[in-house]
Amino acid sequence: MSSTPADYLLIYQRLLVHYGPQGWWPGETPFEVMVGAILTQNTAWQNVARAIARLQAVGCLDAKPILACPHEDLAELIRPAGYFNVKARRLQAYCAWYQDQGGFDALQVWPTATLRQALLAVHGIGPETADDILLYAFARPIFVIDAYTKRLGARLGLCAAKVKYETLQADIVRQLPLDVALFNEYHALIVRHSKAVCRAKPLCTDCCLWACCPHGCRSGLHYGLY
DNA sequence: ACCCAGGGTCATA
DNA sequence: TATGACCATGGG
Repeated sequence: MSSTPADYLLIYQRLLVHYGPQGWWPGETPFEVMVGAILTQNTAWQNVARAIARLQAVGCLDAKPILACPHEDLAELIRPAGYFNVKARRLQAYCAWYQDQGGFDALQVWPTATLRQALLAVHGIGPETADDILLYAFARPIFVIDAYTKRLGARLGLCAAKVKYETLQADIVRQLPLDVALFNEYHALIVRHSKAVCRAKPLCTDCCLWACCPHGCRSGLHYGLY
């Protein structure tokens, strides 16, 4: 379960060549990115897009109206995103914190480590959601780990299947230049690759990561697993 | 009918 | 520290 110093950079290069730039995050403003990061928790993006459109349609895509909105009404608005009661509460908790701190312009000048700690202290914001916000809304060089990233690393034999979030994050970042644009693209590419390949069950040698697999994909053990 | 989605909280051992 | 229940819609 170890990687040579350039494995994750090589994987990035091959994904980028194969799929091209993904242009993440889908969202017009930093605040919309933050809302999307919360709504997409364990949820398909298409459903999140519906929920965001509904918020937009009633002028509720901002901290103040979200806080002013009764829980029942907010839950109904974001219903397509699933877990609507849970997420309505999380959205309001986030907006309360966001507004208390003075909004984007005030938070923008916080050191990254301080900002991450503060985000994690908000109800409903865990490591992945915090890092989504840091990378895609605040443009900080923070690498986002998700279930796809863990599965990819584990199946390539680069990390343990149950590796801790911060452990894998540190291992990957150590192999990459500290570049916001690269981190942005890499996470999006991993999501794209995982969707494209996982259900298709291609032969291992059809996968664009074949040459990166330290096992060489000879045994069939990794058949269709990328 | 079943599985899974760009997770996190809370209670329990 | 580490499991497990729970949250809920929509697409394949």
